Amino acid sequence: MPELPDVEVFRRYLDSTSLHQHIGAVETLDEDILVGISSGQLQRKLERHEFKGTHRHGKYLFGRVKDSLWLVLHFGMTGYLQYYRNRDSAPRHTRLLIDFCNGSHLAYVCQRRLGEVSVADDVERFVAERGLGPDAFRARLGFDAFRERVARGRGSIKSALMDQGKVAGLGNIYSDEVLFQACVHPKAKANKLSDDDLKRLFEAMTEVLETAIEAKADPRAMPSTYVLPHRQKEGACPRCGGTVCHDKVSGRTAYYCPRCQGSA
DNA sequence: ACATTGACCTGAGAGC
DNA sequence: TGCTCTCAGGTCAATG
Repeated sequence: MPELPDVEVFRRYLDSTSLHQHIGAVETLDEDILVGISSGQLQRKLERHEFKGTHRHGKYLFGRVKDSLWLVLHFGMTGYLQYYRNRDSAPRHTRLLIDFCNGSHLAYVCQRRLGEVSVADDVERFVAERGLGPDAFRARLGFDAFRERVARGRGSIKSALMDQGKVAGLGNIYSDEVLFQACVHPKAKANKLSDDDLKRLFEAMTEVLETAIEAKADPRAMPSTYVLPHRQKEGACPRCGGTVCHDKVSGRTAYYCPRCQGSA
């Protein structure tokens, strides 16, 4: 689930539910989810503090606890946040549980345990250490930088778009949507694309991310012109009515319309 | 140096 | 019903 739009929705959710609430207790229910910190250390760093602000870079969510202390959340393939009142309603697969002094709770849920919880003292440094490229949705990323990063390399454009080191935030689903909106074949070689192709990709990326965030990353709320909701075998292309097909591209299943998106 | 593959997890759904 | 197999919106290490 969690690509950039999903994580942005989580960030806003954290903002609207948990900001400035006194943290009473922190419980790690699965030690394996922690990276570079023990449950005891995490507990000491968070308890008696509060979230003062949030930040997102690519698929990472940051909660600021102090000026030089951030809680870092990554959601893997199945992670999400759940805020609730009744302690008994902790979701299944809750890996980290934060109890606020006002009686409510914030659960970090991650069924497949591919996510990660850690801390960082500086967001910029964390981003650099992880080798993440610029965030795909920040306007700071201009077209020239986008082209410079994405158009080099002999691999497919789809894998370039999903490469977090080039541009951070796109995953399997949204790279497909960007390619569909820009009418570019997922298997097209990144370094063979025309400037025109790249321009359409860049514009589609911004447009798709903005639209997806507005739709709260819910496929049912996305425009009918998107392939995302039609992501099923033999679905109909919302543009030409043809059949949406699927194929493996660098290990992931890509959905695309062969008629609209030409050939590799 | 760079691109692709397999491994890491768990559970849902398909097929038998 | 119950078993097995495949696959899932991510990432890293190992391989080519």
